[in-house]
Amino acid sequence: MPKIVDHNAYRNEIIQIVTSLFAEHGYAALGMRDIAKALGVSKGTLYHYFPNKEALFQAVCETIVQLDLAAFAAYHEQAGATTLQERVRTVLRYCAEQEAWLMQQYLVLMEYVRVNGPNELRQNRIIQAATDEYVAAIAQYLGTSDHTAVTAFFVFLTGLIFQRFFDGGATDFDGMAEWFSAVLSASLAHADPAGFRNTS
Amino acid sequence: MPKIVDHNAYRNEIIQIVTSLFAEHGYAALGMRDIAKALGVSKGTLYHYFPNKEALFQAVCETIVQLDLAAFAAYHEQAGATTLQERVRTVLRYCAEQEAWLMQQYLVLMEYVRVNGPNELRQNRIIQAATDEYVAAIAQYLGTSDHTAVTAFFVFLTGLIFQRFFDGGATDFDGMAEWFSAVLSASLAHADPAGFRNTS
Amino acid sequence: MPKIVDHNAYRNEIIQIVTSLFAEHGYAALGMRDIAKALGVSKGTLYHYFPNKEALFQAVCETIVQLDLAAFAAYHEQAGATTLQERVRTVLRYCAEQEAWLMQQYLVLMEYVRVNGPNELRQNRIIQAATDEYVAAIAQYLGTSDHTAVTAFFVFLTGLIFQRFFDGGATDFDGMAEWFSAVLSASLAHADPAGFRNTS
Amino acid sequence: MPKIVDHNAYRNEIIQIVTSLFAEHGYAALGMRDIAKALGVSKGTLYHYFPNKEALFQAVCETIVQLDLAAFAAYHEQAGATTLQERVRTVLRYCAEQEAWLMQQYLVLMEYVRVNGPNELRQNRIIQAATDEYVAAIAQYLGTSDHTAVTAFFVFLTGLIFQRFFDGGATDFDGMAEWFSAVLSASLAHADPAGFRNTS
DNA sequence: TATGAATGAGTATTCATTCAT
DNA sequence: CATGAATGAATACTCATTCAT
Repeated sequence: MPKIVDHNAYRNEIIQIVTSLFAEHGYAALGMRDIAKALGVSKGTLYHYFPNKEALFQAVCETIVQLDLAAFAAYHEQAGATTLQERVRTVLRYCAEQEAWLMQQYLVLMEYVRVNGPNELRQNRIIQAATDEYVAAIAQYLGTSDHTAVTAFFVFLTGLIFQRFFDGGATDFDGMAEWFSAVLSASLAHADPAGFRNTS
Repeated sequence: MPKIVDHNAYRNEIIQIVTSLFAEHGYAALGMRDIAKALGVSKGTLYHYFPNKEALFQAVCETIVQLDLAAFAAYHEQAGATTLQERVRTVLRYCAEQEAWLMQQYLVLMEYVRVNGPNELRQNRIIQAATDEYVAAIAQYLGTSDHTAVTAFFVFLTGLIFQRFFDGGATDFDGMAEWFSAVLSASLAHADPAGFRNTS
Repeated sequence: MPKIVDHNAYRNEIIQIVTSLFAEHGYAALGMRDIAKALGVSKGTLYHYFPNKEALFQAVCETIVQLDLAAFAAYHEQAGATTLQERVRTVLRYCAEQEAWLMQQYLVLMEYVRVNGPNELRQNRIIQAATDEYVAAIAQYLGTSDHTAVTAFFVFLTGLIFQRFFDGGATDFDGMAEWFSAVLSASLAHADPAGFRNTS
Repeated sequence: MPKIVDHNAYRNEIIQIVTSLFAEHGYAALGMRDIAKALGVSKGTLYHYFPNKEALFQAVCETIVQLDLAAFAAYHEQAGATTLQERVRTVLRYCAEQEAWLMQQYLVLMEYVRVNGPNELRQNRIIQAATDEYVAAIAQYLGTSDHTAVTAFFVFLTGLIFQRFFDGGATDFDGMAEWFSAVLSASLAHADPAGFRNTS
């Protein structure tokens, strides 16, 4: 019998902690040495659970997606919106509240891409799968099957977060949200005239 | 061996060349040694014109914006679109064609952020000013004063480029463009019923 | 999970398996982790049977000699050559066929030297004894008591294998064998005019 | 003007010193850190002159060959042997005297091979070229064009050095030399009946 | 007896920057 | 002004070994 340690449980514990470390320091600036120190273990131990930095990062990425989806589910459950308009606004409000955290994730992701080369990312299905999951979650919540519109919604949200990051928050989130909410609702109503079917 | 004795002129020449180098290789992957070699100069000489890598990088960032605005102006001048719909499509087509290059710039920008820390970015007006200039250029070209709609357009373009970067091009640019083009035109027509005034 | 409870028996089983592993990968490139994995055992278990990597390696070295002598005996028994010339050729053919394997052993041996330092080798009778056994085996097979000639034969074989290792096989084995076979036969015939006595 | 340092001269100086370091400690046990320390410079400086450990080692290898050839030339010049027999003996005596040094070289070489994998060696022409040079030098000195015999001579010398290394010097060098000298002379005389032409 | 978690010193290599010439 | 030699701290990763369970 080995030392009594649930390998998988500890792995997850590491991921939990390291997630915030990456968010705070980014990919390149956070060395394996630093990570180990923050975890209170040796480098060797860290490598015992993850074969290399990249694997650790990817595990973190996968976790983040699940965390985000769960957080969104919890949020909209509590919000209890019923009409399409309200639900669109709920999504927007969620993003507004999570903005800083979402941006952090984007930042780390971008850095990872630059460090490891974009090509490896392209072959990496994780991020594409994550995007699909996000879009699907929104589509289900909005109760529409208009994939283009929902993707456009997601794209707009992404763009808005970046925009506000770049201009230091000068762009008014609510104004943009209002505008997009209106055109999106109009578009969905037009494409889906039978009305809004709650499928959640 | 710089042919140009004028300090400032040579500085600019360096910036011109290094801009494309950073765009291609990113910040971290491009060493001062590589830059010097590409310039046909010794590292020491490079340090005579820029005190450190960061200063060089910032000079490059400032240059990029001007290059882009000029490129867009040249593009739409040649396109010669007259109706609002056409001009919206011209902008979209421009982005589609420039997509890779635009993404490269975004990547460089993101690295700039990681290098300097997000805080300094907030205080740094360069990027905010750049965004304003981009939005203004589009507004002028479209001949509308609906700032919100134009900003939304810009935001959507930004988001679309990132989206396609992350999913490896899986999202269909033309489909998204079509969709957004429609809602934007409708929105602008509604907000600006008097029609479209070419103010360029 | 060793099936065999007898400590010594299991030790030998390990040696058997690990011998081929060292031959294939060499000393430095083969980690205790790899060995344990190949044995289907944990590292801890491995350390129960051998106090350290070096002890395991030495045990392997001792085994190799016995394997070789047995292999040669089996080979020449099957070959059934009767004249001196034929037997010289049989030895040469054996070496040609076993070349890769013999070279692997030499490599392992060399690493043994590096590991223990050449000085310890000098004091270590194992290898010297092994050489004696090899020479004696050949002498007996050739049926001659000309120790010098047989040692020279052995020396030549050793040199030839190394030579071909270093030059990537450029040196022609058969050509060399032919040449040496001729001079050796001549030498033996001259030194031992009474002829060739099969003493095996 | 850079710091006044003759790059090539210093490179050679490094090679000189490092040659003996490799001979003493072997390839793997001698770290770049140790080398730098022995040279009295920083690791960075070392990498300024050699891109990696392997390049440094190869440079050392190439140098060794030249040193050896020169040493042999100096030796036989001084020896002034004129007959074939005498020259064969001169070569043998040279090897006897250089034995320890030659063995050291072989040891380092073998280790390098194990560390970097034999495949890379195979593709590496340096060692094969070195062997050719050695054989050619001997052939020229002996004044014979019998490539097989000279190669056999070389092979025998290699084997003898290894043999004596393995058995701790138990094998009598002079006895072996005598024996081989006789058969070689006989072989050469037979193959080259016109006699021995001094071509040195 | 058997396990595998933990260690930490060790490896080659990189790179922005300084400075003597 | 220009050079490139020199630096040294930093990086990801390896591995024989120990030991609590």
